[in-house]
Amino acid sequence: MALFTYTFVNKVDRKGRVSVPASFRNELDRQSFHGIAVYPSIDGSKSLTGCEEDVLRQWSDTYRADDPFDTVSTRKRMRLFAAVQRLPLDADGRVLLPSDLLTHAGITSHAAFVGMGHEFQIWDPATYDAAKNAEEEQSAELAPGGDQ
Amino acid sequence: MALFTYTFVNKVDRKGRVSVPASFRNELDRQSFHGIAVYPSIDGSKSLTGCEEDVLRQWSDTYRADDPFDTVSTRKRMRLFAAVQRLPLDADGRVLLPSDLLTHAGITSHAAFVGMGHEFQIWDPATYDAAKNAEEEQSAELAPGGDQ
DNA sequence: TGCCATCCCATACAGTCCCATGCTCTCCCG
DNA sequence: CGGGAGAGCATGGGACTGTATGGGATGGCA
Repeated sequence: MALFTYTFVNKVDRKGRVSVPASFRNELDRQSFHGIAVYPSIDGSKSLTGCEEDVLRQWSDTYRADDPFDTVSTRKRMRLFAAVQRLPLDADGRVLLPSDLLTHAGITSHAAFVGMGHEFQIWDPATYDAAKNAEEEQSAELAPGGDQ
Repeated sequence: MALFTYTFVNKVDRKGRVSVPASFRNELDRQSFHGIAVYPSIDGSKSLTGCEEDVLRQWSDTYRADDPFDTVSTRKRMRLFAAVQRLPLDADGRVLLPSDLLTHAGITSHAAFVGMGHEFQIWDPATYDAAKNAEEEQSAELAPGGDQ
Protein backbone atom coordinates (compact mmCIF):
# COMPACT_ATOMS: atom_id res chain seq x y z
CA MET A 1 0.00 0.00 0.00
CA ALA A 2 1.13 3.53 -0.78
CA LEU A 3 3.10 5.43 1.81
CA PHE A 4 3.12 9.19 1.33
CA THR A 5 5.73 11.19 3.23
CA TYR A 6 7.23 14.67 3.29
CA THR A 7 5.77 17.95 2.07
CA PHE A 8 6.19 19.32 -1.44
CA VAL A 9 5.08 22.72 -2.71
CA ASN A 10 4.32 22.86 -6.42
CA LYS A 11 3.02 25.57 -8.65
CA VAL A 12 -0.50 25.77 -10.03
CA ASP A 13 -0.40 27.11 -13.57
CA ARG A 14 -3.09 29.30 -15.05
CA LYS A 15 -4.88 26.31 -16.48
CA GLY A 16 -5.28 24.91 -12.99
CA ARG A 17 -2.73 22.14 -13.45
CA VAL A 18 -0.34 20.93 -10.71
CA SER A 19 2.46 18.41 -10.82
CA VAL A 20 1.85 15.61 -8.34
CA PRO A 21 5.21 15.13 -6.59
CA ALA A 22 7.23 12.39 -8.25
CA SER A 23 7.68 10.50 -4.99
CA PHE A 24 3.89 10.40 -4.57
CA ARG A 25 3.43 9.22 -8.13
CA ASN A 26 5.87 6.40 -7.56
CA GLU A 27 3.66 5.18 -4.73
CA LEU A 28 0.69 5.01 -7.08
CA ASP A 29 2.33 3.10 -9.90
CA ARG A 30 1.00 -0.30 -8.97
CA GLN A 31 -2.70 0.40 -9.08
CA SER A 32 -4.95 0.07 -12.09
CA PHE A 33 -6.39 3.60 -12.24
CA HIS A 34 -3.66 6.01 -13.26
CA GLY A 35 -4.59 8.96 -11.08
CA ILE A 36 -5.65 10.07 -7.63
CA ALA A 37 -8.91 10.50 -5.73
CA VAL A 38 -9.42 13.93 -4.17
CA TYR A 39 -12.13 15.37 -1.91
CA PRO A 40 -12.57 18.20 0.61
CA SER A 41 -11.01 17.14 3.91
CA ILE A 42 -13.50 15.79 6.42
CA ASP A 43 -11.83 17.35 9.45
CA GLY A 44 -13.28 20.71 8.44
CA SER A 45 -9.94 22.25 7.52
CA LYS A 46 -9.53 24.34 4.39
CA SER A 47 -7.74 21.54 2.59
CA LEU A 48 -8.20 18.64 0.24
CA THR A 49 -7.43 15.02 0.93
CA GLY A 50 -6.08 12.72 -1.72
CA CYS A 51 -5.47 9.00 -1.87
CA GLU A 52 -5.29 5.98 -4.10
CA GLU A 53 -8.49 4.91 -5.65
CA ASP A 54 -8.12 1.59 -3.89
CA VAL A 55 -8.64 3.26 -0.53
CA LEU A 56 -12.13 4.26 -1.64
CA ARG A 57 -13.03 0.63 -2.07
CA GLN A 58 -11.96 -0.12 1.47
CA TRP A 59 -14.13 2.69 2.82
CA SER A 60 -16.96 1.47 0.72
CA ASP A 61 -16.62 -1.84 2.52
CA THR A 62 -16.33 -0.18 5.93
CA TYR A 63 -19.53 1.83 5.41
CA ARG A 64 -21.48 -0.65 3.41
CA ALA A 65 -25.21 -0.37 3.12
CA ASP A 66 -25.97 -3.57 4.98
CA ASP A 67 -28.75 -1.93 6.88
CA PRO A 68 -30.80 0.49 4.80
CA PHE A 69 -32.25 1.94 8.04
CA ASP A 70 -28.81 2.87 9.35
CA THR A 71 -29.05 6.57 8.68
CA VAL A 72 -25.66 7.35 10.21
CA SER A 73 -23.92 5.13 7.74
CA THR A 74 -26.00 6.60 4.93
CA ARG A 75 -25.01 10.13 5.84
CA LYS A 76 -21.38 9.19 6.13
CA ARG A 77 -21.34 7.53 2.76
CA MET A 78 -22.98 10.57 1.24
CA ARG A 79 -20.46 12.88 2.86
CA LEU A 80 -17.58 10.70 1.74
CA PHE A 81 -18.35 9.72 -1.78
CA ALA A 82 -20.50 12.57 -3.07
CA ALA A 83 -17.58 14.97 -3.18
CA VAL A 84 -14.82 12.61 -4.28
CA GLN A 85 -13.38 13.32 -7.70
CA ARG A 86 -11.06 10.98 -9.49
CA LEU A 87 -8.38 12.99 -11.23
CA PRO A 88 -6.36 11.29 -13.97
CA LEU A 89 -2.67 12.01 -14.28
CA ASP A 90 -1.53 13.39 -17.61
CA ALA A 91 1.62 12.20 -19.38
CA ASP A 92 3.73 14.66 -17.41
CA GLY A 93 2.40 13.64 -14.00
CA ARG A 94 0.02 16.54 -13.53
CA VAL A 95 -3.63 16.70 -12.51
CA LEU A 96 -6.19 19.35 -13.25
CA LEU A 97 -7.67 20.58 -9.98
CA PRO A 98 -11.34 21.52 -10.49
CA SER A 99 -12.23 25.06 -9.51
CA ASP A 100 -14.60 24.03 -6.70
CA LEU A 101 -11.79 22.16 -4.97
CA LEU A 102 -9.35 25.04 -5.51
CA THR A 103 -11.90 27.39 -3.99
CA HIS A 104 -12.58 25.16 -1.01
CA ALA A 105 -8.87 25.02 -0.13
CA GLY A 106 -8.18 28.64 -1.01
CA ILE A 107 -5.49 27.54 -3.45
CA THR A 108 -4.38 30.10 -5.99
CA SER A 109 -0.77 30.02 -7.17
CA HIS A 110 0.81 27.17 -5.19
CA ALA A 111 -0.27 23.86 -3.68
CA ALA A 112 1.41 22.06 -0.78
CA PHE A 113 1.22 18.28 -0.96
CA VAL A 114 1.46 16.96 2.60
CA GLY A 115 2.26 13.27 3.06
CA MET A 116 0.11 11.50 5.68
CA GLY A 117 0.94 7.84 5.29
CA HIS A 118 -1.78 6.06 3.34
CA GLU A 119 -3.19 9.40 2.18
CA PHE A 120 -2.08 12.99 1.65
CA GLN A 121 -3.56 16.44 1.87
CA ILE A 122 -3.36 19.43 -0.48
CA TRP A 123 -3.22 22.91 1.06
CA ASP A 124 -2.60 26.48 0.15
CA PRO A 125 0.93 26.89 1.55
CA ALA A 126 0.09 29.95 3.68
CA THR A 127 -3.05 28.33 5.09
CA TYR A 128 -1.05 25.21 5.88
CA ASP A 129 1.65 27.10 7.77
CA ALA A 130 -0.96 28.90 9.83
CA ALA A 131 -2.78 25.68 10.66
CA LYS A 132 0.46 23.95 11.57
CA ASN A 133 1.51 26.71 13.92
CA ALA A 134 -1.87 26.77 15.63
CA GLU A 135 -1.69 23.01 16.01
CA GLU A 136 1.76 23.15 17.58
CA GLU A 137 0.76 25.76 20.11
CA GLN A 138 -2.25 23.74 21.07
CA SER A 139 -0.39 20.49 21.60
CA ALA A 140 2.33 22.30 23.54
CA GLU A 141 -0.39 23.33 26.02
CA LEU A 142 -2.29 20.08 26.14
CA ALA A 143 0.57 17.60 26.21
CA PRO A 144 3.76 19.03 27.67
CA GLY A 145 5.21 15.53 27.70
CA GLY A 146 4.57 15.21 24.01
CA ASP A 147 2.82 12.29 22.44
CA GLN A 148 4.41 9.33 20.80
CA MET B 1 16.69 -4.65 13.94
CA ALA B 2 19.45 -2.18 13.15
CA LEU B 3 21.81 -1.03 15.88
CA PHE B 4 23.59 2.25 15.22
CA THR B 5 26.62 3.10 17.35
CA TYR B 6 29.48 5.59 17.46
CA THR B 7 29.70 9.06 15.94
CA PHE B 8 31.00 9.84 12.46
CA VAL B 9 31.59 13.23 10.92
CA ASN B 10 31.34 13.31 7.15
CA LYS B 11 31.58 16.07 4.63
CA VAL B 12 28.61 17.58 2.82
CA ASP B 13 29.63 18.39 -0.75
CA ARG B 14 28.31 21.34 -2.69
CA LYS B 15 25.54 19.25 -4.20
CA GLY B 16 24.27 18.50 -0.69
CA ARG B 17 25.45 14.90 -0.68
CA VAL B 18 26.78 13.09 2.40
CA SER B 19 28.19 9.62 2.77
CA VAL B 20 26.20 7.59 5.26
CA PRO B 21 28.82 5.92 7.48
CA ALA B 22 29.59 2.45 6.23
CA SER B 23 28.85 0.87 9.59
CA PHE B 24 25.37 2.42 9.51
CA ARG B 25 24.82 1.21 5.96
CA ASN B 26 25.69 -2.30 6.97
CA GLU B 27 22.86 -2.19 9.46
CA LEU B 28 20.41 -1.29 6.70
CA ASP B 29 21.39 -3.92 4.20
CA ARG B 30 18.61 -6.34 4.96
CA GLN B 31 15.63 -4.10 4.34
CA SER B 32 13.84 -3.83 1.02
CA PHE B 33 14.09 -0.09 0.43
CA HIS B 34 17.76 0.80 0.07
CA GLY B 35 17.81 4.08 1.95
CA ILE B 36 16.98 5.86 5.16
CA ALA B 37 14.08 7.87 6.58
CA VAL B 38 15.01 11.30 7.95
CA TYR B 39 12.94 13.91 9.81
CA PRO B 40 13.49 16.88 12.15
CA SER B 41 14.05 15.51 15.65
CA ILE B 42 10.88 15.52 17.71
CA ASP B 43 12.68 16.57 20.90
CA GLY B 44 12.94 20.08 19.47
CA SER B 45 16.72 20.05 19.10
CA LYS B 46 18.39 21.48 16.01
CA SER B 47 19.02 18.03 14.59
CA LEU B 48 17.60 15.37 12.32
CA THR B 49 16.66 11.85 13.27
CA GLY B 50 17.18 8.97 10.91
CA CYS B 51 16.06 5.38 10.95
CA GLU B 52 15.30 2.44 8.73
CA GLU B 53 12.47 2.89 6.34
CA ASP B 54 10.75 -0.11 7.83
CA VAL B 55 9.94 1.98 10.89
CA LEU B 56 7.66 4.07 8.71
CA ARG B 57 5.64 1.03 7.80
CA GLN B 58 5.17 0.28 11.48
CA TRP B 59 3.94 3.82 12.10
CA SER B 60 1.73 3.56 9.10
CA ASP B 61 0.15 0.44 10.55
CA THR B 62 -0.18 1.95 14.01
CA TYR B 63 -1.96 5.02 12.67
CA ARG B 64 -4.03 3.50 9.94
CA ALA B 65 -6.45 5.54 7.86
CA ASP B 66 -9.22 3.00 8.22
CA ASP B 67 -11.75 5.52 9.40
CA PRO B 68 -11.75 8.78 7.45
CA PHE B 69 -13.98 10.35 10.11
CA ASP B 70 -11.39 9.84 12.84
CA THR B 71 -9.95 13.36 12.79
CA VAL B 72 -7.70 12.73 15.80
CA SER B 73 -5.88 10.05 13.87
CA THR B 74 -5.69 12.43 10.92
CA ARG B 75 -3.80 15.04 12.92
CA LYS B 76 -1.40 12.46 14.31
CA ARG B 77 -0.62 11.12 10.89
CA MET B 78 0.07 14.61 9.64
CA ARG B 79 2.52 15.28 12.43
CA LEU B 80 4.22 11.96 11.82
CA PHE B 81 4.56 11.87 8.07
CA ALA B 82 4.52 15.46 6.83
CA ALA B 83 8.19 16.06 7.67
CA VAL B 84 9.61 12.59 7.02
CA GLN B 85 11.69 12.29 3.90
CA ARG B 86 12.82 8.99 2.47
CA LEU B 87 16.33 9.32 1.10
CA PRO B 88 17.60 6.64 -1.28
CA LEU B 89 21.26 5.68 -1.07
CA ASP B 90 23.23 6.09 -4.28
CA ALA B 91 25.72 3.49 -5.52
CA ASP B 92 28.46 5.05 -3.38
CA GLY B 93 26.44 5.03 -0.16
CA ARG B 94 25.53 8.70 -0.15
CA VAL B 95 22.22 10.49 0.35
CA LEU B 96 21.13 13.91 -0.85
CA LEU B 97 19.90 15.93 2.13
CA PRO B 98 17.05 18.30 1.15
CA SER B 99 17.78 21.96 1.77
CA ASP B 100 15.03 22.48 4.33
CA LEU B 101 16.39 19.67 6.48
CA LEU B 102 19.91 21.08 6.19
CA THR B 103 18.54 24.44 7.26
CA HIS B 104 16.64 23.01 10.20
CA ALA B 105 19.78 21.40 11.56
CA GLY B 106 22.05 24.30 10.63
CA ILE B 107 24.24 21.93 8.63
CA THR B 108 26.58 23.53 6.10
CA SER B 109 29.90 21.80 5.40
CA HIS B 110 29.90 18.77 7.69
CA ALA B 111 27.37 16.40 9.20
CA ALA B 112 27.82 14.35 12.40
CA PHE B 113 26.07 10.98 12.37
CA VAL B 114 25.36 10.03 15.98
CA GLY B 115 24.43 6.43 16.70
CA MET B 116 21.50 6.05 19.10
CA GLY B 117 20.64 2.39 19.02
CA HIS B 118 17.86 1.59 16.60
CA GLU B 119 17.92 5.14 15.28
CA PHE B 120 20.53 7.85 14.77
CA GLN B 121 20.71 11.61 14.65
CA ILE B 122 22.39 13.99 12.22
CA TRP B 123 23.87 17.23 13.59
CA ASP B 124 26.00 20.12 12.59
CA PRO B 125 29.24 19.15 14.41
CA ALA B 126 29.55 22.50 16.26
CA THR B 127 25.92 22.47 17.32
CA TYR B 128 26.32 18.91 18.49
CA ASP B 129 29.37 19.70 20.64
CA ALA B 130 27.56 22.59 22.27
CA ALA B 131 24.49 20.48 22.98
CA LYS B 132 26.62 17.65 24.34
CA ASN B 133 28.49 19.93 26.74
CA ALA B 134 25.25 21.43 28.03
CA GLU B 135 23.89 17.94 28.45
CA GLU B 136 26.92 16.76 30.43
CA GLU B 137 26.71 19.65 32.84
CA GLN B 138 23.08 18.91 33.39
CA SER B 139 23.52 15.21 34.01
CA ALA B 140 26.39 15.96 36.38
CA GLU B 141 23.88 17.86 38.45
CA LEU B 142 21.08 15.37 38.12
CA ALA B 143 23.11 12.22 38.72
CA PRO B 144 26.02 12.89 41.08
CA GLY B 145 26.59 9.12 41.18
CA GLY B 146 27.85 9.58 37.72
CA ASP B 147 27.20 8.33 34.33
CA GLN B 148 30.06 6.45 32.81
C1' DT C 1 -18.28 28.53 -33.03
C1' DG C 2 -16.31 29.29 -28.63
C1' DC C 3 -14.80 27.21 -24.49
C1' DC C 4 -12.41 23.84 -22.03
C1' DA C 5 -9.98 19.66 -21.34
C1' DT C 6 -6.41 16.84 -23.20
C1' DC C 7 -2.27 15.98 -25.67
C1' DC C 8 2.19 17.09 -27.17
C1' DC C 9 6.49 19.50 -27.22
C1' DA C 10 10.23 22.71 -25.33
C1' DT C 11 13.21 24.13 -21.60
C1' DA C 12 15.75 24.90 -17.38
C1' DC C 13 17.26 22.87 -13.51
C1' DA C 14 17.94 19.53 -10.00
C1' DG C 15 18.82 14.81 -9.00
C1' DT C 16 21.08 10.58 -10.23
C1' DC C 17 24.52 7.71 -12.20
C1' DC C 18 29.07 6.62 -13.14
C1' DC C 19 33.93 6.94 -12.86
C1' DA C 20 38.36 8.65 -10.83
C1' DT C 21 41.26 9.76 -6.88
C1' DG C 22 43.50 9.31 -2.57
C1' DC C 23 43.50 7.54 1.93
C1' DT C 24 43.37 3.84 5.41
C1' DC C 25 42.95 -0.64 6.94
C1' DT C 26 43.64 -5.51 6.32
C1' DC C 27 45.69 -9.46 4.72
C1' DC C 28 49.25 -12.17 3.07
C1' DC C 29 53.82 -13.44 2.02
C1' DG C 30 58.64 -13.20 2.50
C1' DC D 1 58.06 -8.70 12.00
C1' DG D 2 58.09 -5.64 7.91
C1' DG D 3 56.45 -4.41 3.59
C1' DG D 4 53.62 -4.62 -0.42
C1' DA D 5 49.22 -5.67 -2.67
C1' DG D 6 44.44 -5.31 -2.48
C1' DA D 7 39.95 -4.03 -0.73
C1' DG D 8 36.87 -0.75 1.30
C1' DC D 9 35.59 3.90 2.06
C1' DA D 10 35.04 8.99 1.69
C1' DT D 11 35.07 12.48 -1.66
C1' DG D 12 35.08 15.17 -6.13
C1' DG D 13 33.41 15.97 -10.66
C1' DG D 14 31.37 15.24 -15.41
C1' DA D 15 27.56 13.51 -18.03
C1' DC D 16 23.09 12.05 -18.37
C1' DT D 17 18.13 11.59 -16.94
C1' DG D 18 13.99 12.89 -14.64
C1' DT D 19 11.07 16.46 -12.93
C1' DA D 20 8.57 20.72 -12.79
C1' DT D 21 6.75 24.11 -15.56
C1' DG D 22 5.22 26.87 -19.60
C1' DG D 23 2.95 27.19 -23.93
C1' DG D 24 0.88 25.80 -28.29
C1' DA D 25 -2.03 22.51 -30.94
C1' DT D 26 -5.89 19.32 -31.12
C1' DG D 27 -10.42 17.60 -30.37
C1' DG D 28 -14.95 17.21 -28.19
C1' DC D 29 -19.00 19.26 -26.26
C1' DA D 30 -22.30 22.85 -25.61
